Amino acid sequence: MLRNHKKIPEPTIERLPLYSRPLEELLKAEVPVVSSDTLAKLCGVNPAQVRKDLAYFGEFGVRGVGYEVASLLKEIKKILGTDRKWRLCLVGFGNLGSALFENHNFRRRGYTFVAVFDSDPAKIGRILENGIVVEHPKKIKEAVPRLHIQIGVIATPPFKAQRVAEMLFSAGVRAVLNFAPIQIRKPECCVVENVDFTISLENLAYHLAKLH
Amino acid sequence: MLRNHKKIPEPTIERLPLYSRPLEELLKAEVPVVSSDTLAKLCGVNPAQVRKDLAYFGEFGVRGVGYEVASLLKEIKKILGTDRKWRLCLVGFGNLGSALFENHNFRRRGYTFVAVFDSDPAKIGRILENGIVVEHPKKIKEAVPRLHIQIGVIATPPFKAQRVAEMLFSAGVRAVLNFAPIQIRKPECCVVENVDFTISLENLAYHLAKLH
DNA sequence: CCTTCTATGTGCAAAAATTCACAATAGCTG
DNA sequence: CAGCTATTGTGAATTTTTGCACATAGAAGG
Repeated sequence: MLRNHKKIPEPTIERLPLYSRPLEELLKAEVPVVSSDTLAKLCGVNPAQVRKDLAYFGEFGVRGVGYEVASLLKEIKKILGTDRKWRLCLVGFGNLGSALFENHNFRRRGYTFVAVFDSDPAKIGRILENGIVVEHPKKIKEAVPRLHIQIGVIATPPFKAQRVAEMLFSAGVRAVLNFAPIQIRKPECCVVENVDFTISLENLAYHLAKLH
Repeated sequence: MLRNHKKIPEPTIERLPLYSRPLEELLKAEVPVVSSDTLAKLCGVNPAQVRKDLAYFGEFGVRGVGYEVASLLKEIKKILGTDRKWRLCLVGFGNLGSALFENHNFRRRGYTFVAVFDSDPAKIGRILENGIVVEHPKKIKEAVPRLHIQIGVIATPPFKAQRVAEMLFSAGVRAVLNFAPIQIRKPECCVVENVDFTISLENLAYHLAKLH
C-alpha cells in the first residue's frame, strides 16, 4: 500500500477534481461501476495514472471489476474536502466578481459566499442574495472571524490585490483564490491559487501559432 | 545553444506569461535591466529556471549584467504571439460571459471579441460595445470565416459546451478557451485550454484541510 | 590591457512524474 | 472447485523537469 509511505504528489491532487466530473455524470446516468480505462478515457489521461492516483488514498477498486461509481465519488469528495461546506468571502464586486457571486457551480459544490467587499461607495450598502450587503474592505478584519470565513476570493483590479490579500491573511483567512493577474506574496502558512485567463489565452496563442 | 536542438517543454511555455507580468511592471517603473535572480524572486521560481527557460529561445541576456527589460519583454511577447492581435468570439453571454466580454485585460493584451453568440431569444439582437450584436450559435459556421475568428471562448452551461465546441471546430476555429467544467473532446489539430474555478477551489480546500 | 567582478548559459545530477508491464486477485462459468 | 477472464495495485523502467554548480563572457576600473 502506498498511502502512508509517500507524500502525495501535487499533480495527483490536481487530477482528482478532474476525475470527479465524469463520475458525477456516471452517477447521474446510474452506471454502477467504472474501470480505470473508461474513466481515463473520459478524462483524457493514462489509465495507470488513474489507478496510481487513487491508490495513494486507499484500495477503492475491485480487481477484475473496476470502481463502484458512487463510493469512489464519495471517497474523492472526502479527500478533497468537498463533502464539507466552505464559507467564502468575495473582494471586488465588479463584472467578474458579480459573475462569480452568482455562479451556481460554486454553491452546488458547497462553496457559499457569506460576505462581499468593495471599496466603491456606489456599491457599498447594496443588498444581494441571501441578505448579503456589500461592505467596505476595511470591515474584513471584523467580518472574517464573525462569519467564520475560510476562503477569500480576490476579484479586484491588480494593483489592489496584494493589499487585499494582506488584509485577508491578517484577519485569519488562510486560503485565497486570486483572479488578479499578479503574483501574491503570502505567509508560509497560507495557500494561494491563481486563476489568470490571460495566461491561458497566451498559451493558446502560442500553440495556435505553432500549428502551421 | 539549446534552442534548435530540443523541443520546448510545456512547463516552460506556461511560465513565460508569468515572467511577462513583472516585466511589464518593471518597464512601467523604468527599470532598465533585471537579473534572473530578481525576476525569479518576483515570480516565485528558481533563478536557474528563468535562465534555462529563456535560453530555449535565444541569448537574451548579457553576462555580468542581466536582461534588458524592454527587449526581453518584447522577445517573450514575440514567442507567445502576444505581439499580434487575436480575434475571439464568445459563446454564452451569461454572467460569466458578459464579465469576460467587458474584461479590459483581454483587450489590453491584444485579444478582441469580434462576435458574441447565445441561444437565449431574450439576448439575441442585443447590441453591445463596438456594434457587436448577440447572435444565435447557428450563425457560428458563417461568422467564423467572415470575421476571421481565431479563438473561441466557451462560457455556456456544461451540457452545451461539447456541442458548441464542435460547431466552432467545424467552422474552422482551432483554439478554444473553455470555461465549462467538462472535458472537451477535440480533433488532433486543435488546442483546448480549460479554466475551471471549482478545480482551483477544490485544490484550496484540500490544502486548507491539510494545514491543521 | 589586464584584472576583477558579476550574472549569464548550460552540462550534469538529482528529483519528480509518467507509463509500462505484470503479478495478484475477485468474480464468473461449467 | 478448478480454470478462465478481467481489471486492479504496484514495482521497475522511462521520461520529464528541476536545480546545482561552474565555466564563460561582458563591463568597469585602474
